[in-house]
Amino acid sequence: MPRRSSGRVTLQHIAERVGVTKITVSRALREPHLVSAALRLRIESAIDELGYIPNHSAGALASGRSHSVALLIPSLSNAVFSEIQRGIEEGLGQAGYQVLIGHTGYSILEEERLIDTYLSYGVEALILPGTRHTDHARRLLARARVPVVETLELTETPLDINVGLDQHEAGKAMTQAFLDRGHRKIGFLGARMDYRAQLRMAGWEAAMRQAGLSAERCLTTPHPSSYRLGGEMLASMLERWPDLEGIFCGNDDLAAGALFECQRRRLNVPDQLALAGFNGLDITEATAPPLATVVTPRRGIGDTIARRLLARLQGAPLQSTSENLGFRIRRGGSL
Amino acid sequence: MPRRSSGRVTLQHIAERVGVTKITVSRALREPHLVSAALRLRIESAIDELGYIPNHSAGALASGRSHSVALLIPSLSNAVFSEIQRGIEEGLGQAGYQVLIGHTGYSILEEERLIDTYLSYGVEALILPGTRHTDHARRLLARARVPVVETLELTETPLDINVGLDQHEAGKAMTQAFLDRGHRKIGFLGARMDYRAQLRMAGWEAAMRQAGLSAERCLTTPHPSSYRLGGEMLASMLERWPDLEGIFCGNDDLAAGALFECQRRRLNVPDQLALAGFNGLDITEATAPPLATVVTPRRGIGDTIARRLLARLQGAPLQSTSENLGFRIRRGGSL
DNA sequence: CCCCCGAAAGTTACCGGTAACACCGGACAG
DNA sequence: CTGTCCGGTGTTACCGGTAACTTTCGGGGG
Repeated sequence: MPRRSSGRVTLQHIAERVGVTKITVSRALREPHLVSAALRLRIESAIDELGYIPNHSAGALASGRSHSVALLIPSLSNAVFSEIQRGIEEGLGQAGYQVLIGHTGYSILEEERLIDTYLSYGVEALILPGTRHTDHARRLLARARVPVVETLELTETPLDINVGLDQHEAGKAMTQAFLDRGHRKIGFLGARMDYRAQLRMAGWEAAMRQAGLSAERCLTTPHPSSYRLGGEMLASMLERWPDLEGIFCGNDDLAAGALFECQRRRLNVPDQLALAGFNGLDITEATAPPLATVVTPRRGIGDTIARRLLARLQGAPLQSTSENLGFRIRRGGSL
Repeated sequence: MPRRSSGRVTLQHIAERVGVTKITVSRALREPHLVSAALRLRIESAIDELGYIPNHSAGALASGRSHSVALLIPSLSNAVFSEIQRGIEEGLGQAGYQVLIGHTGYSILEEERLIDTYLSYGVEALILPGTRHTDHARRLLARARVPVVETLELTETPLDINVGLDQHEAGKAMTQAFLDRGHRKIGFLGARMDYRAQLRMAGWEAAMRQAGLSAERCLTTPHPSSYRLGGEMLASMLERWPDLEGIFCGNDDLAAGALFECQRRRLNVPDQLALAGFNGLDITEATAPPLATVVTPRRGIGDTIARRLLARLQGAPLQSTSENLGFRIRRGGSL
């Protein structure tokens, strides 16, 4: 007599119905070639007559394998991550892994909490946004002996697999594009200011310094970026530095918002003010004029992560490496 | 001697270290008030010395409770869902539930697959986008005897909890707003054309018919919507129906894309062409002019789902009900 | 005709927790 | 002084699968 009459159909029920033991049913599901064809058919029909649904917890506990992987992303509302994710899910999904998604809200403390949660779910790998983690998170990861992917930015000291692009270099390159067009008074507008945003800004600053120009025209906020914020911050910047010739925005949302504000003010872009964003989201090609931006290889990042992670999961040895997938500057019409 | 030397720290290890049995350690974690304070402290320090991470599968298997809930959303890149999700995660997270996210890609077949997957994970509730499901999915849900939330649109025959808004009514109301402004040749532009998009379009059609006007100026595509697509489709529509006075777009992305195309063509919005979107995303307030839109109560939907689901999880009886959270028309400046 | 082999199915133990109940000793009421 | 209650801890069995090894049986080679 069961302690809790869960009502749920188990392997045992199927086994009784068919007249075999449960291990045979288990085999029929996982290694069909080890079960005779006739029996397999009877098992299959019993399974869908009774409506059997496997118990993932029991399987994971017994086998030590969860067939799942955790993917942490900073924010669900940021379109940047959804493309990376698509590549990861397709690649890992085909290999039989379930991808569990968590979002950190750009906080490494929350990341730490999620790492703990997902390790207790027994995930077989973790994919983390960024290369900065709390000490405790690093300890957890080290003890777990599980493949780890750090993505988006690059580091010289990866925990394991690192796939991304050089955000600092990208910031410099876009700034150089402004310089090449003859602009000199180039500002930087940033929101959220997570580590990657800081790297981009540092790239802008470095390029300006190298060109012997002032890097003072800079406005940032810790608030999450949005279209509206882009417009509001552009207004502040123009008030403070009316001589601005161009503004490099830390991401496409801000750039688009800034562009809309220029339209409201009847400020011609790029003649009176040049603008650029970062990431190469769909909107940059749709606005009038199209926005200059740094096109990041998001889909490629996702695919690469899936490929390299699968290799590790199938036994390739740990050998900390960084893979730089680069970026491309697109001039659009706003620069 | 363990079969697999997993190396992982278990309750047993903690128990040995402290000199008690594992059930006491388990209690110290789940029901601390049942364990004496002194012992509790020793257990806690052993836990973080040894770096114990609970095994969720084992706990779920033994207790029959997974403390997790599945949330299926159509698309991760659609900002509409991220706000709903935030409300759900906050509400359920506080109550100790982990929210597992899956995306269906707007396909009820994929939804069916995910329902199966998450039921095997033992989720204690499912939150589904929409009210249409495959027959097999309905059977799975019925057998699972788990609370189910259907959201976004409304139905007269909810499986269990239904929270959303009347998409058809909203489509009609926005069309009426066009009519109130004196427009007569009002077109509809739609993409993806999932069930909700169809309902909105049907609302437009109904309102036009009721006003004795033609509902022929309609262009739709099964492709996913995007800013670019909005622009391209606007171009097609203007070519086909040069007399258009206004266009109701099935969502904000399309409307924004259409607006950008108007800017490129130096078509004044709203004087030469009125535009409206659907959902009330951030971008509608940022463009020049701001876009008319149907503001949907996304955050409220998320909060309501969390509240009502918690009630059910804490024992409230099943009583199929629909909750209509309404909508609001915002005229913006494009209408 | 015997032996060995391999395919097909079964036995046993175990994964790492938790439920339910038993146990123990001291405080306190009668 | 004894019975009862209760806080604190232990015992036992079990959740629903899977690993590893064993058994059974039919057929082909020597």
